[in-house]
Formats: sequence, structure tokens, C-alpha cells
Amino acid sequence: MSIEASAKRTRVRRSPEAARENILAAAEALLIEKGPQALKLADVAAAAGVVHATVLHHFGSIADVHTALMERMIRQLVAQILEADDPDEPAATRAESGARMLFDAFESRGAARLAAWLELTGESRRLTLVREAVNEVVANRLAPKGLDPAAAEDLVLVSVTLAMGVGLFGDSLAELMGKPPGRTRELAANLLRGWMAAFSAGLIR
Amino acid sequence: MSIEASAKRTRVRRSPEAARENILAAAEALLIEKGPQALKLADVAAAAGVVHATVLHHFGSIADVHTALMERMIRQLVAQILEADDPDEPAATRAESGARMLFDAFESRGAARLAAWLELTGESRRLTLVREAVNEVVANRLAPKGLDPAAAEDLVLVSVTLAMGVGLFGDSLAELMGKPPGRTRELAANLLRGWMAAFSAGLIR
DNA sequence: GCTTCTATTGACATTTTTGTCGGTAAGACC
DNA sequence: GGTCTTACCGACAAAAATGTCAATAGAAGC
Repeated sequence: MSIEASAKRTRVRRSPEAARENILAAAEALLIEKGPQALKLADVAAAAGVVHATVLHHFGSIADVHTALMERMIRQLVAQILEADDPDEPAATRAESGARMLFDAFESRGAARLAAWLELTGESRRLTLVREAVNEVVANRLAPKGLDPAAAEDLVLVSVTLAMGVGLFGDSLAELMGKPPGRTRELAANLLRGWMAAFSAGLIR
Repeated sequence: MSIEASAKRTRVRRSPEAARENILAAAEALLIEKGPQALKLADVAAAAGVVHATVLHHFGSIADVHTALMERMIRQLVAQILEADDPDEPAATRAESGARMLFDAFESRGAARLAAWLELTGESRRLTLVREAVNEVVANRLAPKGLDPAAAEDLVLVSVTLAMGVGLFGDSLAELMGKPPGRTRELAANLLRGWMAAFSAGLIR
């Protein structure tokens, strides 16, 4: 019943890359605000200011939007970690800041929820980008500290797994147990510190 | 085109409790085999040998089936942990077996995937059962070992979070990184051990 | 201005999934 | 055997979600 019911929308014609970027940025905002289950074709399109057929034209399917977004977020995270790395900083502080970024990305930025979604829908197998992302962090950030590459990969594997667990279930679990928000993250950080301390002290392995 | 196309099915009339149990057991098998996204009304009903309207009659909605199943699995896990607890066993072994059950439940039994599903769909808030489940484990299993209740709750919180992370992402992440399956779980167990060792040695906290 | 290319659109088709409703039959109780 | 309760069924309704397709309109090149 709107007066403008039959008004045609004025088109914006973007380059393919700009169009994809526009859509992915909108999808990321949607992910952070409402979670991955809100990444429906119609919703993503509306947030990006286009029609859902346009999204399909650029990505082929909604699943491809999901994986493209996940890859984009992985690249952002890796870039952020490498960029923020200050060789002058003491090793302990550098480890702390790396862990903080990891937790932030998976917790507040929604990466853990998107990853869980991909895992549940079986789309995670296509994320071959993960391997090179890990290699990049290991080679540029952990190996220079004199860490054995294999041990560094293990450290990344547990850290990421833990950070995803915290990002996904941390606050809900804490709330269900009557603990303050952020408590799980606190304990998880402590867990990693304790492990590294025990490792250095030769208590394990 | 089937010859028996219009054959009426012979009804089995169960008690309400038996009917619910039948449906939940079928749903659990489905969960383990295909994951939570396969827990659709029609699929659960088919697996249980009833019509989907029957499922709705007993649970009201498909979301209620999900939470009922999650609660059932939580109860099973708690019962299993308390039951298998042997006071004669050395403390270290008891901790190991508790951790093993936790990892098994969340990994192979599908609890982590269901929990993630509930988390993503916003249904996890209704799992008030969690609190009493934790209390039960703390009171009957951890406190008797002379552990401070608050510390015991913290231990449960991190352990469960970590186990969920492993159960959900462990194998996929390991595979994406070219590690053998089970590697993530191995590292996670080591992480917990190291933490406790560091704690005992006074290296942290 | 004219042509070409294709990003974008609107309308339609289809599938999947959840939920409603009136009627039917199994089994308990008398 | 008769009655009553309600677990169960079949058919239908409706919404949500993905995807197809022909037509349109920016923008660049000539």
C-alpha cells in the first residue's frame, strides 16, 4: 500500500570485485550482529543493498558466500597478527597480544560461530586456506622465537581449538553456571599460560 | 506406484513417556550419524517409526525435541561420570577417566555438535539443567578430593569448554593442518595435565 | 551517438520444513 | 461388550529459503 510501491530502484553497477566485497562486508556485519544462521540469501542481499539474485550471480550459492566470508576473516586475522607483531616487545607480551587477538576474533568478531556453522553443514572441508594461514603465522611469528616448527603447529592447533570453544560456548556456559561473562576466557588464557609454564619448567612432555 | 501405496500402517500405542523416549533415542542415533542439522521433524519421525505430527504432539515443536535431547544427553553423561567413579582408584587415574568420558561424549557421541547447534539457534539459554549437573559432579566427584568448590567449578568450566572445542573442531582442524585424527584431543589432554601440574607446582595463580 | 558487455533486476518455480486439524483406533477401565 | 481417553495418523496449509531466467540498464570502448 506504499505510495512508492512500484518505484524502480536506481542501480549501482560495481566491478565484480567491489560487488563481492560489498556483499561480504555486509555479511560480516550481519554475522557479528545476529550469528551465522542469519546469513540467509535474502538477508545478506538486503544488508548489502542488492537483490538476492545478485548475490547468487557473484557467488553461485549461499554456501559459497559462507566459505568466502570465512576465508576473508581468516585472512584478516592472519594479517592482523603479523602486522601487530613488534619484534622489540618482550616475548611474553607478544604471546599475550597474539592470544588476545585470537580470542577477540573468535569471540566478538563471530569467527567461532561461523566456523561452527560451516563445520555442522559440512562446508569446512573446503577451507584449504587454513593450512597456509597456519604456516604463515608459524614461519613469521613463532619460528623466529626459536620454536620448533612442529611444536609451533601444535601450539596453534590447541590455541585455536580452545579459542573457538571459548568463543562459541564461553559466555553461555558461564551464564548457565552463574559465573560472570568473560570468566571462561580468563580461565582459558590461564590454562594456556600454565601449560607453557609447565612446559618450560619441564613438568610435562 | 507402489502396490502398497494406500496401505494403512498398524499403530503402536505407547505411554507418553515411552513415546518420548522412543523419539529421543531415534533422534540421538540420527545426531551421532548425521549431525544436528539432520534433526528435522520428518527425519526424526521416520527414524522413530512415527508420523511427524506425532512428534509434535509429544514435544510441541522441533526446538523442544532438540533441547530435550540435549538434556537427556547431559543426564546420561553425569550419570556415567558418577557411576564409573571408583574411590579406590588413585586420584590421577580418576581424573584421566573423567576426562576421557568428557571427550568421548562431546566428540563421538555428538554432544558438542548438538550444543553448538543450540548455541547458534539461541536455544541454549533454556538449558537450566546445566547448573545442577555441574553441582552434582562437583559435589560428588571433585569436592571429596579436597578441591575447593569454586576451583572445582572453574575446572569444570574450562574442561567442558575445551572438550567442546575439541569435539566440534578437533578432527577437522587437524585434517586441515595435515595432522592425524585424534591429535587435537591428545594435545588438549596434555594441556589440562600441564595446567594441573603447573597449578600443583605453584607456577601459576 | 552507437555498440557491446555484463552487473543487476523482478518475477516465477521449486523444494524443504514446520505446523494445524479433524478423524481414527488402541488400550484401559467399567 | 461398551465407553472413554488420547496417542496416532493423513491431508492440508503456509512460510521460508534457494535457485532459474529473461529482460534491463549502467559504463566503457569505438
